[in-house]
Amino acid sequence: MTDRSYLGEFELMILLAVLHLGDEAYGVPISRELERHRDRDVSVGSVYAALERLEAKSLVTSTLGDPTPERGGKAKRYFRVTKEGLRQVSETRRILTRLWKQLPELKGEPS
Amino acid sequence: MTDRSYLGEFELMILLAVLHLGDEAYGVPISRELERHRDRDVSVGSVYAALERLEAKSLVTSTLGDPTPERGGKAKRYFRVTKEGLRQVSETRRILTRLWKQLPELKGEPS
DNA sequence: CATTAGTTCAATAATAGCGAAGAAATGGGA
DNA sequence: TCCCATTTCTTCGCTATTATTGAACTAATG
Repeated sequence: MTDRSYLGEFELMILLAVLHLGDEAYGVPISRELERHRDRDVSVGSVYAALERLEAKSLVTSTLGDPTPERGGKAKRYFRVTKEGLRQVSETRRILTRLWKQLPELKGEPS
Repeated sequence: MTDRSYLGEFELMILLAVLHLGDEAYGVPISRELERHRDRDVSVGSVYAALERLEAKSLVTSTLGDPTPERGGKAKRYFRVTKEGLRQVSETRRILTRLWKQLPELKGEPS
């Protein structure tokens, strides 16, 4: 029962980005989405590495799409979050929310 | 400016536990608190390792208390979250909350 | 000096991250 | 028409940082 392994911060954000992007969830936009939220550079390499870990843990699946008729329209690898992936996102959210709730001094913005 | 390094999941939870425990924040209870929230074993070794990383990053400070007059009443090492530590907790919270808000399908409990 | 509560150590696995190389597509000029 | 420069996207190799465990060590008391 090693499946209690918690989502890392980065993996969690990737799952959220994939969920958010829906049908357009492939490497580049996922990476862009992450950059938008954390404000720091996010190299695509690190995104793919995390996606591979997530796929190995069956938290996402990937399917190869068709090439599109445009410059550089190489076939994309699309990702989807699995049921189990969704479960872990929810669980992490539940736990963190619970922990945060206990902290009145964090309710407002810190000065 | 490497200070954008995000809190790992575990480090975040430790900071939250330290905040929560206040004056009683030392190794063993921190470890117990974590075990209560994640439901998995948390070895004290991993807690100390993370606390040391956090101290190296100036997100917590530690001070050695006095021995207490009881069996095994060895002096404890108490931890406190620094201002910067608090800031990072808040920021992580802000980012994750924002990401979660975008996901209506996670609002309710997943079936 | 056995026991208890607490901390440190050593070693390993897993996660995060980066930059460059590789692959597959199109568009344009000779 | 054929290359090939360019574009978009994925894979690879490598390093750094985090997470984790189990066992050893320290300092106190009964």
